[in-house]
Amino acid sequence: MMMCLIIIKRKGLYVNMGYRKKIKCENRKKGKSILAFPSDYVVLDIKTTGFDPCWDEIIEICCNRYINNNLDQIMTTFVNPDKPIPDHITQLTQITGQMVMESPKIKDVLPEINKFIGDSIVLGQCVYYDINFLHDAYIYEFGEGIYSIENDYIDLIRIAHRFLPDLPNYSLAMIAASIGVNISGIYRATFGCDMTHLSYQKCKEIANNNPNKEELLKNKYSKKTKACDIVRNSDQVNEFHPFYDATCVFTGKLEKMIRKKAMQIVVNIGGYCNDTITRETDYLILGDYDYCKTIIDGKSSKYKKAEDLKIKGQDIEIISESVFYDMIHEYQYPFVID
DNA sequence: TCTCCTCGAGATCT
DNA sequence: CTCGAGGAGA
Repeated sequence: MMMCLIIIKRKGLYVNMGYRKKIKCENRKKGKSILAFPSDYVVLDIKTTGFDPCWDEIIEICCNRYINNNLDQIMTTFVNPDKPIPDHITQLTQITGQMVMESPKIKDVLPEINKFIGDSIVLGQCVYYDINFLHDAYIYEFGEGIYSIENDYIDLIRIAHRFLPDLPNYSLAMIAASIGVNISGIYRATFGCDMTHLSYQKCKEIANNNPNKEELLKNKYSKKTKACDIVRNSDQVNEFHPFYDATCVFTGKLEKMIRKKAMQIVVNIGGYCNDTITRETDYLILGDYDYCKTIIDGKSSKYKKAEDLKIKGQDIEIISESVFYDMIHEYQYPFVID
C-alpha cells in the first residue's frame, strides 16, 4: 500500500515537471548587490532539492532579522516540496522526505516570508541564489505582480573577497573558519544563517580596522592602459612604413588581437598611438563596435570626429581592421596572431 | 577622470 | 553571480 502511494506520487511528479515554468533570468526584477556594513538586515538561507530554480524546490527556509546588529526575530520552517528529496541532498542536509511530509507547502509559506523580509537589506552567502529561488517561487505560485523581492542585498562572499584576501576558497565554511566562527553544525538553513551573521560581523570588525576600508568597498573599475604609456619594446623600427612617425587611433574592438598589442606594433614600427582624435591624428583604425549600445547611428564618436576633420582638410586616413593588418604584412613586419 | 557598457572566465549556492 | 580586461562617452 505504501509502495503504491510512492509510485503514484512519483508519477505525478514527472507530469508536473513537464509543466514547470521556466523563468528567464534576464526578466527577474531584483535589487542591487551592495558593498556596505549596515546594522539592520535580514539574513536569508534556503535549502533546496538542487541548484536550479527552474526545476528544483525549496525544502527549508530560515530568515533572521537583526536590528542594530542584535537578533530581533527568527522565522524558520521546513517546506513540503511535493517531490522526493534526492539522496545526496538528504546526505548533505539530513532532511528526509519524512521530515517535510507534514510541513506547509511553499505557496502557504511565501506570503509570510514576503512580510517578514519586508524592505530590509538581505544578507547571505551567494544570496542571489536564495533570492532567485524566492523570486521564481513567487511568480510560479502567484503570477506576476503579487509578490516581489527587489530588496538590495549584501553578499558575504563579495565582502570576504575584499577583506579576507588569499583564502584557498570562499565557501561559507572556509570564510567562517578563517575568522574563528564555529563551523561544526548540521548543514541546515538555521545554521547557515547563524554562520553568515557571525562571519559578517567579524568581517565588519576587520574592515573597521582596515585603513583602506572605504577604498575596498568601492566598486572597482579596471585601470586602462593609456595609449601614450606604450613604449617601444623592439628595435624593428621601419622608417619606410606609413605608420612611421604617424599617429594612430583605434576605435572599437579588434577581432584578431587586443588593442594593446596592435598599439604595440604601431609603436614598434616607429609610430605613435593616441586615445583621442586630434589634429595630430594620421590614421583611425576601425574595429567592431556593434555591441556598444551608446552608438546609435553606427559610427563611434572617434569615427565622426575623424570624418569631420577630414572634411576640413586634415590628411587623416580611416582604415578598417583588415587593411591595418595588410599594411603591417605588406611591409614585412613580423607579428603573430595568438 | 569618472561612469557605464560587453564579454569571458571562474566560483559558490544545494 | 562576480570580477577583470577592454572600450565609449561626457
